[in-house]
Amino acid sequence: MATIKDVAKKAGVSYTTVSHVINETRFVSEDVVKRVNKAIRELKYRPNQVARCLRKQESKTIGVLSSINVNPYFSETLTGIEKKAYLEGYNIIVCYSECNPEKEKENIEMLLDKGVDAVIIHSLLDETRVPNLVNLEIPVLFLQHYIEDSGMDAICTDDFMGGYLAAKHFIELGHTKIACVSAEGNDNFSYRQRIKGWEKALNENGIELNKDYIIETDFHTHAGYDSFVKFSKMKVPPTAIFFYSDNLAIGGIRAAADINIAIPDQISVIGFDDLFMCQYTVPRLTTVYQPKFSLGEMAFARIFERIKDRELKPQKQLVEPKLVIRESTKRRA
Amino acid sequence: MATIKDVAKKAGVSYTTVSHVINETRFVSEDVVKRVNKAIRELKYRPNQVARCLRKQESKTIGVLSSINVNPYFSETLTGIEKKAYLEGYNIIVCYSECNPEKEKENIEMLLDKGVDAVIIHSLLDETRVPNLVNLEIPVLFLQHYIEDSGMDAICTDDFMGGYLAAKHFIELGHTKIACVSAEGNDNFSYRQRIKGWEKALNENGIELNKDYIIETDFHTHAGYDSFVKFSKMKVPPTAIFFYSDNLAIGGIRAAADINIAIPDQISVIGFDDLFMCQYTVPRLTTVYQPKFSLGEMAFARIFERIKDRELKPQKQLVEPKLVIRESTKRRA
DNA sequence: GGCATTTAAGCAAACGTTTGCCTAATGTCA
DNA sequence: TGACATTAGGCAAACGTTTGCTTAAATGCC
Repeated sequence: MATIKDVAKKAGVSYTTVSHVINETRFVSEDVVKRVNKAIRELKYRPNQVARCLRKQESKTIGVLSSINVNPYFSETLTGIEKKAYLEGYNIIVCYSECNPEKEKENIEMLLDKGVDAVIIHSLLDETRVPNLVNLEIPVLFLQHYIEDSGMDAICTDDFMGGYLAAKHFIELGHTKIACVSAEGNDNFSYRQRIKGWEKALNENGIELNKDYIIETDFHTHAGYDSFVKFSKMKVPPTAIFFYSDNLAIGGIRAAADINIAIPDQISVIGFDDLFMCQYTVPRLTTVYQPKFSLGEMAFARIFERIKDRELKPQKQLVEPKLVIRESTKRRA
Repeated sequence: MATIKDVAKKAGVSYTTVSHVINETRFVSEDVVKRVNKAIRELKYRPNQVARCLRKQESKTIGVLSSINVNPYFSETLTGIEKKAYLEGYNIIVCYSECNPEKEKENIEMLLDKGVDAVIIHSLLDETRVPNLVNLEIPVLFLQHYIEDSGMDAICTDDFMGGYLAAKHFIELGHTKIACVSAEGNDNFSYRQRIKGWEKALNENGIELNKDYIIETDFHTHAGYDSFVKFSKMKVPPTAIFFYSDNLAIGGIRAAADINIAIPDQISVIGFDDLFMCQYTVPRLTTVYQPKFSLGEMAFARIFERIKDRELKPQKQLVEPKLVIRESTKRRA
């Protein structure tokens, strides 16, 4: 691999000059520019980014910490980040916390060691670490997780609104026995916000919150399956179920087929995320859309802004979800 | 951020010694080791990997070039790579070619500039570049793509065998009108191998290859949908369809529901990949399993071996696919 | 006790850039 | 013509490590 010195020698100038030609950081006479560029071409020289990083203390690399990748929700967001990053000449190092706080912590340290210019965190397990993260010397952006007054820079879907829209839709279709598949966790988690929005819509419409109509579970598709079965076996089953993610709802749809319950004729179902698959399930899934790809793009755009202008104050950006009505919801019989 | 010099000063030794303590590269007296470690702890010192990379010419980072991420097939493989890499203290920079040869090329150059120790290519669009890639100064591993006698180091599922197994299954169930959703491309592409295997099974069993029973399409789910519709509208529709990927088969299943064709009663369907979703479609999809996660793990393991031992000769590793029988295939009526 | 050997650790160059400071040559103006 | 300003580009330090070479002190041996 040719270095800047090889280029300098070949062009008969100092390597300072070569550097300035490459970076256009000061005037160099036309003649010299030509000779340098010729040498660069002939030697197929490309600047060593590692050396540049060491000197300039910027790596044109950002770290992305995701919890997992197998849920298309995460991978689509990641794709948005990568795309935008590429356009600005940045690369991304991705780490998966695998829902393990230990690995999450370890990963962040590895990223810092590698000299990333910023970190996007799409997985937050150990909230006690937020103050450390917020005070890192590099910009940190949180995706889909926000803690009030924490100084976090965050981009979130308005999950509360999303849950609200879902419940509202059920209500407008005449449902009153409305169940919900939820999960444990504190209210900062995005899925908790969805549930809170759901509760609000019920309250607003004078529908009592029946504790039996709430199941707390995890995020696995199979949990959605089991929850659906449980609900439908109740003495007075709900006529509508809100799953906090499509992934769970897909499990529910499969369960319905297995136990011969017709969706939406007997039970209406709504998911959340609008995964690509929702258009292909049988029946097609009514769900709350969130712009996963754009969310990724926005995340990079924001972090890029903060890299350029280190004085920017942290802020929370909310993006609007949208109800997408398909075939899994229906007016109550 | 503390540097090695800060540690040295605090511990009252030269920074050479600190380096040796950290890397255990030569004997240091017990007493000094203790002092150094104490200083490291107190300053929360972590070695700067960028500087280390510049000096040692190794970055503990590998590049992964994938075509896209949204198909769970890619993301699962990527997860396997990441997991194994993490365990060895490596990070991965991921790039998506987005099926664009220009971006593919550009990405590889960015990766080299960043000083990655190796590259895993899970996306090969421009085969003319293989000689360049094979001769890079760093190890390059190809995933799911192999060209005979090209000197490629590769790990591939035995796609030919997979296609063969799929067709064999249909034949054993008494089907003779066996169709196939394929795609254009040269025979080095993995999906082409699947089709070749499928053809072989038909040939071996004296089943004529009906050109009308082959549709060449792309990889989008919707193409699977359309293909299914086309097949079922034929004068003599096939009784069995092999889709070269689950993604397509899922489209087919949705089409069947829309046009009221019963799978498997009227038409049996097989996919390829064994995506997680196959367990949740209605009906559950019979498919050819390939170990996506392990494939990723194997890929890192192999590339790691080659990083350690640069004399290793390129080789092709084949992993066995497996037929997974679920609900979408049935004995011919 | 004197010399050779071993031991423990320091010095400084190198990795490939960027950039503050300096300088030689040229131009400008009275 | 002399003083000064401007122009074009070179020198060398710095970024934070690793590592070959060196050295002072301690030890071993006869």
